Amino acid sequence: MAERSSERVRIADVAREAGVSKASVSFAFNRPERLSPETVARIHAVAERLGYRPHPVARMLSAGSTATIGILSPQALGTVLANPFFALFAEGVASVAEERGFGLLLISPHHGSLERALARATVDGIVALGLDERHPEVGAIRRTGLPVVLVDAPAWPEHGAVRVDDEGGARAAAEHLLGLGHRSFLVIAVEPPTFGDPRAESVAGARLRGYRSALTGAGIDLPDSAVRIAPATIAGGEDAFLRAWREGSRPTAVLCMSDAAAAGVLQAARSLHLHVPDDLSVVGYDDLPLTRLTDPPLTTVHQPVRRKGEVAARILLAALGTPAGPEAGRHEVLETRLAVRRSTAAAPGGRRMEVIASA
Amino acid sequence: MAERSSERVRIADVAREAGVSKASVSFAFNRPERLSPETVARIHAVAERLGYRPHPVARMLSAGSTATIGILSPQALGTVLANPFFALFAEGVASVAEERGFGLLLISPHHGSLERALARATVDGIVALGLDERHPEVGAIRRTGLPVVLVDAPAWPEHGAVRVDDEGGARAAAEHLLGLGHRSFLVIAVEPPTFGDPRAESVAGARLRGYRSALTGAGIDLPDSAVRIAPATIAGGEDAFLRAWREGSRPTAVLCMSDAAAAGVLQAARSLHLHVPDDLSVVGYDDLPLTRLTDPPLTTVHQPVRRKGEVAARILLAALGTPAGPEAGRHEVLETRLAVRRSTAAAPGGRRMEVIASA
DNA sequence: AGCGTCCGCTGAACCGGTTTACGGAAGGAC
DNA sequence: GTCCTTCCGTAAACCGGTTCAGCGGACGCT
Repeated sequence: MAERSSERVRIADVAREAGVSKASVSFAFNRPERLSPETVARIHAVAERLGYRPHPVARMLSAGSTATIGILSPQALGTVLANPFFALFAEGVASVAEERGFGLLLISPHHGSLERALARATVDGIVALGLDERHPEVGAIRRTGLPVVLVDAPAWPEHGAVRVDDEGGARAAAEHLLGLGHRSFLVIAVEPPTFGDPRAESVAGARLRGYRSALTGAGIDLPDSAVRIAPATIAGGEDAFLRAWREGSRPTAVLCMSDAAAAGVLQAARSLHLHVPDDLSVVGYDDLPLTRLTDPPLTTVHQPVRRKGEVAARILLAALGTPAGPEAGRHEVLETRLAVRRSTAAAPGGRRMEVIASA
Repeated sequence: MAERSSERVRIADVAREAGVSKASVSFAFNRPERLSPETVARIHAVAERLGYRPHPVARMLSAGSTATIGILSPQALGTVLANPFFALFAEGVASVAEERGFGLLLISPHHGSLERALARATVDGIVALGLDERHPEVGAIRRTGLPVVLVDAPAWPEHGAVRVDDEGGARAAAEHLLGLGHRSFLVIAVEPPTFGDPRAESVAGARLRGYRSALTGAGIDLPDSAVRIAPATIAGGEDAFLRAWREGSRPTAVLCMSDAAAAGVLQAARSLHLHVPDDLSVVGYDDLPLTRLTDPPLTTVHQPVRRKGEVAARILLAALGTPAGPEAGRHEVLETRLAVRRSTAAAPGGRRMEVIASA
């Protein structure tokens, strides 16, 4: 880099060439009213001729701020970007950051370590998505002293947080199916549902609690065997449903904690010659754009993903402006609601359909 | 920020507390072999107790590099992230950056100006996606002196570039439809097709050239009125097709330059009670994951989007390592191929279907 | 003429690290 | 006992900007 930096035109070069001090060059760009118009013009002319561009890192250092916020993901970017949920969320964060003149850095584990990644992250604050409280490096993150807004994760008292009413949304989904006469359910969960701890704050835990509370209210028990954990991908949902089916599970309704998994269930159902929604009802979660592409369009629990990103960014930026301001530690819970489309219908009547199982 | 920086533990604080010089503290972290083990241990202990974390910006400044690369998008992130194509591409870039220990900054116009955005971007190099040669700020970008890899855009001789065989892919799509007996086509193009200039290097221009060369080879003329420009979104494709239909266009096959638009055409067709593929064949472009969700699954031109991102990142990182290395200015063209699924079929026979037009 | 103000500009400190050049002490060779 | 290394550690320069305090000259006022 010695080479590149020797090529680079520095402020001192401009100053020398224009016959002024470094300070004047700086003022010419940042506070031209402090200089005479002629001097400003001359400095600008020289700078232009030399192709001078202030070094952004040096500027950051003396400014004491980076004008950049980070989106922190505990998973590798190489995988998380594939998730349409993440892209949509990032879209929300980005739109607010952009509007307020902030840059956006994507932060993911550096050789497996979030701490290392944080050590090199030049940001003023962080939006952390889905950071599990038991993540081994939360301590390191808190110690950075950077303002953080937690999204879809257990809140830290001193920091902002945004989540949605996961439990309510899940309950609404289950109640919708109960209302259609379903009595036999399969749940396709996402990662850590923390069965043991009913107070768990993880997204999966809250959703499961929502499903259960509705079902229990209707006198239906949801055994652990009816809860399958699968990655939130099409393939994940497909595999999980096929496996459950193969093991003899014959639900009339499937509650999925992600739209991607629900889309996978749709495909699995097709391969089993099950007709959705006549033979099988399927509900997703998140309401991503892909729910309108599936056949049939997916009934799902809507959550304002993009807005979640916007709100998180807004809280973070507020905290940056006034670290002790009223917004700084705000905890916001956004609403969820059921979006009924065409993947759900009345439970198949008493008569059981003849079905060709694939295996 | 004065407040935050006064809280922050600096290297000088650690040095004072440990009774050593700043240099020793620095060595303790970066080159511990230069100090005695006891001193290193003592410094580490003090640093730990005080919660010292080296300031990443200061480190960057003296290191002369940022260990970060940027993805530059001429459009606002708030819109571009919504595009699954972008997310997939970014995934490729990110995976390579991650593996090589580089951070990822998203760069988009700052209050409308790419130049301003670049001025604040702390990156060592840039992957520029879809940067039109006529963009008013290309000059500014070149002048930054940063290494750039151009993707899906006219190449600059001194910089790396990656693109795909857009023309060949388009030709294959058109030939596939010709082979199925289609004679009447509609093209849904994306942004600037640069009709005028057949040598235009824009993606849309190349794809259009591909379509035309196949059709001309079969003696079919594609009038400009059969080329509709629409945003690469579901709604964009839907609207464009509906409008064309309303204006009397009755193609048997639609060539779309994006999968999203193709998915929109599928929906439009459904609303017009056209059956795909029996009444209408539809071909997309890009082969995004969503092509497997549509009903029917979409025949499309595959391009290795993720790999495109990987290759771009690799060329860029190579250029960073050795600015004049053999990789630095590499221009790579990746392959495309047709992925035939179920949205294309033989053209409806001589007998024209009875169709209920919606308007 | 003497004094106070304001204007335009500058020197130097500062942001927070890294790195180079060097000095003192300890150890080994002769 | 002297000289040469080696080992530890430090002072100071450096990265490239921003900004504060202050200085000299021009101008206006009395």
